[in-house]
Amino acid sequence: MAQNYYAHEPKYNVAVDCIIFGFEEGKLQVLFQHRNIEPFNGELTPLGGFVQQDETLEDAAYRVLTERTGIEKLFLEQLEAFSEINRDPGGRVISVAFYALLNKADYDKSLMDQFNCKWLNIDNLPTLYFDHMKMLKKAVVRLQDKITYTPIAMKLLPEAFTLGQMQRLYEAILNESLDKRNFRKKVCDMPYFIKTDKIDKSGSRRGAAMYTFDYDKYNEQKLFHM
Amino acid sequence: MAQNYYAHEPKYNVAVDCIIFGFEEGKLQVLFQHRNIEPFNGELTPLGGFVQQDETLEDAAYRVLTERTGIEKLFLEQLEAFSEINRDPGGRVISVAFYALLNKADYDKSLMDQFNCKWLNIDNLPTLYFDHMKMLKKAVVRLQDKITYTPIAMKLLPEAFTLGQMQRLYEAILNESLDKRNFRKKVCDMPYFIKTDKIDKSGSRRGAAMYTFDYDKYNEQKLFHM
DNA sequence: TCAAAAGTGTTAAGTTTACACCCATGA
DNA sequence: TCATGGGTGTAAACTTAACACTTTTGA
Repeated sequence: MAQNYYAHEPKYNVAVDCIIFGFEEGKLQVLFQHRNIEPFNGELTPLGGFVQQDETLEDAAYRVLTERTGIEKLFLEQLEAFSEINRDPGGRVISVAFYALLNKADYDKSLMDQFNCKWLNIDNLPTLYFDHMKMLKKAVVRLQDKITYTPIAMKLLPEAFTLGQMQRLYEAILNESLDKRNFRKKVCDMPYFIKTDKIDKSGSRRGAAMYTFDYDKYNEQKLFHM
Repeated sequence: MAQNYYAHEPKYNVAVDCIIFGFEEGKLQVLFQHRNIEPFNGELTPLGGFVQQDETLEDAAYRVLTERTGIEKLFLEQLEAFSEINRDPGGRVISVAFYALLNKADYDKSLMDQFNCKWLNIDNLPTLYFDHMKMLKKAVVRLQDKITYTPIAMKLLPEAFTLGQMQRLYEAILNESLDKRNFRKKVCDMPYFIKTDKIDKSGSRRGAAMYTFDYDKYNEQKLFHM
């Protein structure tokens, strides 16, 4: 930077906090880690960290996520900046919240211990500190909204999935039960869901057809509605 | 603050930029000011400023708006944080974009000259600097979305308005024409729009009935759909 | 008297919802 | 053979979209 015209203006620590969603055994889950700095050392928090000089906010969020999950390809989106003056008793920090979706099959479990991370079901959360509960609620609402008009929920599933898995995922996120026939009709009416000849026998004796989502075709038209 | 645990982490200038919408003569407008600092001194930018020590982001946005428009009651909502490393050639600044809606009838025109401010029609904008065009586009999309399921557009109108004015406002924001009978049916079917006995003769010889929006009733149920 | 905006209903098309039984299989 | 999840169609209710003429009045 040749010069800085704003040297007299105040400066702040800036952090990112990432609400990371996963899905397993019919439950929507969120990834937490035990904090390793004061204050609240040892308590559970969403994955976060301070933004470094050479990083955008998105870079920082992506770095935090990949270094602690091993996943390089995931959905990551900004939620909102949180700036209450005393939101962090450890010092003034402006934190930008993100949410991310990842397929737990890709998740590197060995990093979990190394970074003291832990998946928790969304319906059974502990006390959260700072404004982390606000961030989490905002993330859930955004996710509930967004899965109805974009296919981001598929990021929480393996590449091939059954319609039953997909319906249980939507039910877990929306926190309501859906009609099986109407659900399948809507899905199959969209040209992006491709039935493969693979059969998943893990969930039932009969076995269920596995589908994939055709992102190329989706990107041409982007007509999605659930 | 008793102590600061994060003293070794990097710090940044943090700013707010406000995309302020107004509506007049059937046109959606945005408020700009001539920048009074380097770089780009004199060029048009959205209203913005640096976040001060005793302020949240929302406080800063609200301060910038009220000091330069004279309006104290307006709709203000966070859009997104922008953090590209070289987004501002004057120094590294992380900027949080907001958008706001105001009724131009309440706007203090004398402040306009004092702060070098200027309303421009959305369909006739000049070159914008930094990432201000991105912010503006984001604001427009958010506004287009949000007026279909909340009554925020009414913040752009005087307290009493005609259905014609309201339709022209929706058309200006959505950038498409709407069917008059369907529009009026939807509006009048909602119990929040109250027909007054005032007649606005300014827009036609015949005169049009003026309506108000009942926010109390809306806050009880919040069922709004356009 | 006419130009200009206000005001007003109906019908067809499309979408959403509700609902119940048979199928295939492994244990 | 039976328990379990997979798979399938239709009709009613509701919502959305398309469409044209009469009214009022000031200039």
